[in-house]
Amino acid sequence: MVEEMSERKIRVLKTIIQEHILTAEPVGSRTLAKKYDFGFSPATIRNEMADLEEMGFLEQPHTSAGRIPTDMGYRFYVDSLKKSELNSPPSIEVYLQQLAKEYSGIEDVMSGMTRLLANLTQYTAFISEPAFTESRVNRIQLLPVSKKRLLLVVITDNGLVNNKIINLNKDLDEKQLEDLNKILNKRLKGVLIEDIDQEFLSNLQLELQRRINYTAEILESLQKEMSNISTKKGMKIHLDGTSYILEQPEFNDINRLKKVLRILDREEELQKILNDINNDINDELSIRIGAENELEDMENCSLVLARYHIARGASGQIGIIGPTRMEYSKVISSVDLAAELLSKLISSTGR
Amino acid sequence: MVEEMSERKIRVLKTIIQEHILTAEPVGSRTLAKKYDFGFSPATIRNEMADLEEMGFLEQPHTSAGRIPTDMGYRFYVDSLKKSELNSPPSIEVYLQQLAKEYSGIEDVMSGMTRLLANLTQYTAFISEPAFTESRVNRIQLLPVSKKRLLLVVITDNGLVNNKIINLNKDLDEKQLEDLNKILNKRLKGVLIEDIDQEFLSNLQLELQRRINYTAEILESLQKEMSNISTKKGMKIHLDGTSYILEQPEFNDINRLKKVLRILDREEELQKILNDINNDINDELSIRIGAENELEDMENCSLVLARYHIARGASGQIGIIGPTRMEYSKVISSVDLAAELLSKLISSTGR
DNA sequence: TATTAGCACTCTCTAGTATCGAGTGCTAAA
DNA sequence: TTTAGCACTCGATACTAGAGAGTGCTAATA
Repeated sequence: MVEEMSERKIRVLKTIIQEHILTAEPVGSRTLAKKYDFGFSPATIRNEMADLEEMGFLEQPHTSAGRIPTDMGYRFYVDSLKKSELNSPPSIEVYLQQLAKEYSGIEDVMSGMTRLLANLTQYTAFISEPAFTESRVNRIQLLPVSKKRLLLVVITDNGLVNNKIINLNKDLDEKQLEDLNKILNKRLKGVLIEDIDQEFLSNLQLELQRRINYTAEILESLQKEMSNISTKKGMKIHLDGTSYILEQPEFNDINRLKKVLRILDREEELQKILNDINNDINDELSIRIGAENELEDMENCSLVLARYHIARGASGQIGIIGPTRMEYSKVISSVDLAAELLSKLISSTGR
Repeated sequence: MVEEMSERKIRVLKTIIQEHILTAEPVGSRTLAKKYDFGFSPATIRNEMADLEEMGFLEQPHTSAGRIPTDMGYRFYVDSLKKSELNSPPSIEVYLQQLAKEYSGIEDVMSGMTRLLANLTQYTAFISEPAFTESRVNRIQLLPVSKKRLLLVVITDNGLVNNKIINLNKDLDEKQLEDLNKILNKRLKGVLIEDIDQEFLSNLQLELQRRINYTAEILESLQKEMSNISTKKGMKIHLDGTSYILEQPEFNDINRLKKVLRILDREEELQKILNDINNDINDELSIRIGAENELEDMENCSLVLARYHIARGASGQIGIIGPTRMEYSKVISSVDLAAELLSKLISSTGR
C-alpha cells in the first residue's frame, strides 16, 4: 500500500504542482505531456497520477477532471524547494540604501516594508511590531501633556520606543514630575522589561511614597504597559495588499473570500495566528499550508512567515498570506529577503 | 416638463427608497401598494413612478422591472431626512463613562471608536487622526534612543502628541542634548505649529550654531515633521469593519467589490478623498452619494462623515463608507453620535 | 515486466429553448 | 383624476443536448 516515491513520481508531482500554480486549473495527463517534454506518454503519467492520488498528494475535483494538489502535495513540494536552491535574492545592499533614505522611524519603516513585500509578491503582506523581549530600559520619561495627563515614553537599550498616555486623578507639578523622572530612571535603567512586574513596582512604590504624594496610578499604568509590550499582547500588525487577494481566481467564490477577509479585518485574529506560530518555531521560515492552519477559515490559504531581529532578543514577524496555490518559490525568497532587509533597516543606527 | 413635487409624489418616492434600502431589490407598484397602505391603487403609483423617473429620481434596471432610486433620488431623501428629526441618539453620558474606562491614549480611543462605529452601523468606519492646525507647541523634547538616533516628541497646548525618530550623522552627548532641549523649548513654546517653517528654523539655527556644533540635521527633521503634522499629509486613518461590505448584496458582484476594496486598501487614496471633502464643508455633516464622489470607483458607494473637534482648532474626520443604498437615517445619527463622543473622549482631560 | 495505444465512459460547461412571473405602459371606463 | 384590465417585456429558472477534456481499463508492444 505504502508506495515508494520514485524519481519519476517526484518529477511528475512537481510538474503538476507548478502547472497548477500557474494556471489555477486542474491538470490533466494529456495537457501535461504536451506542454512538458517527459520521456513517456500520457498513459504512463495517468498511472503515476493514480498512484500519487492514492498516496495522498493529489486529488480530483470530480471523476473526469484533471488532478489538483492536496495540502500534502504542496507540503512535499515546499519541503523539496527549501532544500534545493531558491531564486538567489537580488543584492540587499542596493535596496537597503534606497529604503533607508525613504523611511525614518520604526513606524515608517514597518509600513514601508509591508507595502514593499506586498508589491514584490502580489499577495497580502503583514508585519508585526517587535516584542520587547530581552530588552532593558534605557530611559524612561514622563512628560506633561495637559492637566491630569502624562505621556509615558520608554526607550530600551536596543533602540525600541514605546509611548502611552496616562490619565490621572490628581495633578502633578513640574517639580514633582522631574523628581519622579529621576527616580524612575535611576531605579529602572538596565532592568529587563519583563521583570517590571507588579511585585517589582510595589517595592518601588514604597520608596516613592516618601517623596511624592501620588504615584499609585502612574505605577499601575506603567506596569500595564510593560506587561503589554513584553508579552506582545495587542501588538500592532501592519497589513498591506489586501486587495491582491481579489485577483486570485480561487477567491472569485464570494464565500471563500468572505472567510479570508473577515480574518484580515480583525487584528486580534491575526495576532492569535501569529502568536501560535511564534511558539512552535523560533527562527526558521515557517510555512502553514491550508488545513495546517489552526483556524478553519484559513483552509484555502497558506501563510509564509519569517522572524526579523533587532539587536539582542527583540524580534517580530513578517510574512505573506495568500491562496494555498501560491508561488511558494517566489514568496519564500521574498519573505526571506524582506526579513533580512527589515532587520538591517531597523537595527542600523544612523544609515 | 419640469413638474412640481406634490406631497403625494414625495410620499411615494420616500417609501420606494425606504423599501429599496430594506430589500435591495427594485420596487414595483403592486408590491408597494400591497405592503404599504396608500389611499390609492397600483396604477396611480405607476403613474407617479413614471413621473418621478422622468424627473430623475428613479430609474429602471430594465424595461419590465421595478424602480430603484438614482443618486438624485437618494440625495432628495437624505436632504429631507436631515430636516426632519432623526432617531434621537441614546444618552451620550452612558457611553462616555464606559468608553473612558476602556480606552486610554489617543491611539487607543481612535481605534476603539472606529470599531464601535463600525459595529453600530454594520458598515465600514474610518477616523482620521486630528491635524495640528491652530495648535501651539507646549513642550518639545529630544530623547536619546541610541548612537546617532534621537526621538523627537512634540506635545501641543491642546494635548496632541507626536513623535518621530531622527537619524543623525554625528553623535550628541547628554549635555548637548539637554542644552538643545532647553533652547528649543524656550524658543518654540507657544508657537503655532504651522509657523515653524523653514524661515523660522533658519533663524533659530543661527542662534543655535553658537552653542551647539551640530544642529542642521535635527532642525531639518523638525521642520519636515512640523509641516507633516500641520498639513495632515500622510495622516493616519483608522479603518474598521471592512468585511461588512461583503454582506451587502450589491457587492456580490466581484468587480464592484474590487473597486471598493482597492480604495480601502490604499491609505493615500482615502486621505485624498477626505482632504477633498475637508476643503469644501467645514463643520456640518457631509454626505457624498454615489457619483457625487470625485473618484469614479466610488460610484456605488456613499460616504457620510463628520468632523470631530479637540480643543481649539485641532480636528479630524470620522465617518462611514457603505453602499449607495445605505441606511442613511441610522448612519447619520450614528456618525453624529460618534463624532460627539470622540470629541469629548479625547478632550476630556482626566475622565 | 513496464509502457503505451485505444476506447468506452464520466462529468462539467455552454448554448439553446421553453416557461414563469413580476412589472410595465396604455386604454378605456368609472 | 383615478383605476381596472390587458397585452407586452424581460430577467430568472429549469431543462436538454452536444462538445470537450479527462479518466480507468484492457490488450498489445518493447
